[in-house]
Amino acid sequence: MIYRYKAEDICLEHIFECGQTFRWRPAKNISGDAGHPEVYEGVCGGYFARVSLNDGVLTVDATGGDEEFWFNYFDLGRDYGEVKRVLSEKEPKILEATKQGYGIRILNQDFYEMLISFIISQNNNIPRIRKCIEAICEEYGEIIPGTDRYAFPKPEVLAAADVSRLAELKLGYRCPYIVESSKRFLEVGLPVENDTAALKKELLKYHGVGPKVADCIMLFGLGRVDAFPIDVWVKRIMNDMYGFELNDLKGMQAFAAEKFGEIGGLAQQYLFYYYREM
DNA sequence: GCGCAGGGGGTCG
DNA sequence: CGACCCCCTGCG
Repeated sequence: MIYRYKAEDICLEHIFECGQTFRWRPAKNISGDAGHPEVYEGVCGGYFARVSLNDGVLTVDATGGDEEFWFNYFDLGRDYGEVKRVLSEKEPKILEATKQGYGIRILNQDFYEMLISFIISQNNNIPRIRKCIEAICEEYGEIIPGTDRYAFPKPEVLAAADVSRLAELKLGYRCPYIVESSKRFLEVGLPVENDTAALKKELLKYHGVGPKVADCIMLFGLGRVDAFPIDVWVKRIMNDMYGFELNDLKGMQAFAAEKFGEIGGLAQQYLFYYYREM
């Protein structure tokens, strides 16, 4: 099915390359406006999709989902112009970052997929994260009919996976985390906590999920835009921009909450993307 | 060319 | 606070 949406403040390259998702890539031999690849192909949960942007119209050609699903996935209900205004008002220094990261949007992704993906991301680099995730999908996910891509594996499958077979996918010490966390997810289901701090505490119970990964799961898998993931890049940013000691996680977290409030996660994405490009 | 640190969107014990 | 699986990079 094909779905079309009128959209502002959207750039596919910035959305798919800012590190929030790992299964999208530019379609070969198709280039769009302003030198940006404006056609991407990827897998979201169990759906394959080809996505393009032309004259402010987002086109999603997908094997599943519906109009509302993709509207929500691309966070089209949020006014990012307003987000940028608010952020720049709170912190003028961020204006440059919002220009550079023009069109970034926080994707509303599947909780379990984010749980496993960001467990894999720990102490790892983006190209290898992508490889690991593709490998686990090919090995444990179902092929999507009419494509050469595989759905993200179901929790039941990974919960029952043999650790030694998982290890063949070069997931390293993360293998037991993946199996244990899948089991736990099957037991406890989606978290229900309303309060962000309580929610984070709950996520930290997953083996292999620490503060940074928990924040990513909340931001990308639970729509909590107040979550502010602090990774090595954000540490450098906070050090560089505000003089925080590199190990002063608490100070940074408190500062972000104070400075960016309810939309800290959006500020984080702009800053992260901005600094990674330099 | 090749071997070896060093480090990567951290977490655990 | 050190170790950790694995991969890639830079340096001698």
